[in-house]
Amino acid sequence: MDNAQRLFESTGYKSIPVICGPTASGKTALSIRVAQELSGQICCCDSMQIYKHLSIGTAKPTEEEQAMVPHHLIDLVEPDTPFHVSSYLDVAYAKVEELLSSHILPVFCGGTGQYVTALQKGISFEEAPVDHELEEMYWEEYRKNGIEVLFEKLSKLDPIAATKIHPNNTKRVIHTLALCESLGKTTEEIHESSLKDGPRYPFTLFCIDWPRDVLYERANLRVDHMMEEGLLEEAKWLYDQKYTNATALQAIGYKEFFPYFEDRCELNDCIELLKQHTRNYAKRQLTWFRHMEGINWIPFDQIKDYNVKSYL
RNA sequence: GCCCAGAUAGCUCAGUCGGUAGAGCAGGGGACUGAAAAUCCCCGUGUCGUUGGUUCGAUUCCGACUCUGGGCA
Repeated sequence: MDNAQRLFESTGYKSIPVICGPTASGKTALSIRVAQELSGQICCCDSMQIYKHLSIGTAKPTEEEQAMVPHHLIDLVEPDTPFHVSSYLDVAYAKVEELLSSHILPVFCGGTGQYVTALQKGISFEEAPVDHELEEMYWEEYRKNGIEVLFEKLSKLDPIAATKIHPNNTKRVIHTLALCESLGKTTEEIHESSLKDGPRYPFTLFCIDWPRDVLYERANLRVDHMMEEGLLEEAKWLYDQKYTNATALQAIGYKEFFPYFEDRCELNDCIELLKQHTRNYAKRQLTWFRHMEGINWIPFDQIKDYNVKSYL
């Protein structure tokens, strides 16, 4: 990673800032201010903003915001294109390299903890793809016989993983099983080799901190605002695509309206549910960030004048 | 005004054939290396509407009252 290091040193900074925070905490505004101050450009770190057409519901930076500072790593693929951490890392590193070659500092901004951690730790995923047919086969088996047999199988194949994964977590049991089998390694071996190169770049993490009740209130208000901006039409569009397995269908702000489109639910109830899901999500994000190493917490009343630069 | 049904955790409700009670949701905490805005785990004391009565003992049975639905006038 000498080349990357050299490129990075050309910026004159010691690390790349990553603005994290739960949903509705004000990441976008802060990242724009920081990018402007550092003459940097923003790289989004968000598992849903990478999808085209999903803009209002994913709280993508608006056109005006994007006009203030160039934004990258958003609108990358159609909503039915498979995309995950490793895909993200590929495009993210490519973008960082591109920016650094022009002596521009990337300013990361996003709420997907898994992506942030992958960057921070420098996790590298094996080239060999997961055998999806195998995974599908296990799902078949699960539907027929339940999880027990599969969990047993995992216990034999990867005993350590089996102690860490709860049997009820079907998704993870099956995925780990398929992963270990297609790579011919245990998770421990996979983790070890994934960390051997170390972080590609030094990152400094920031997380915006609000009192919980205020954050929830902000989340509620933002949903109302999204409705005014035309979220319903955006959700209808996604609904009308009739995607069956798209990851984008998991996005909060869309699936909640599907029952309404099918006349099975009042619009207001869908909105309330959406608010609920947004709050639940914010809480989950916070547990992730709270347990990350080296986070610099930005108190809510210091967002406007917090000096990110002095930490870089 | 009369009749009926309710009144139990923040919300929706279950339950106790009389020995002071439990689910879902919310809320809190946590996990997390290839779907992560996903997935999963842990955490449940509340004058059981008020007030009399019966009883060793009532949230549970009986009466009255209050409130909320619904029906009849």
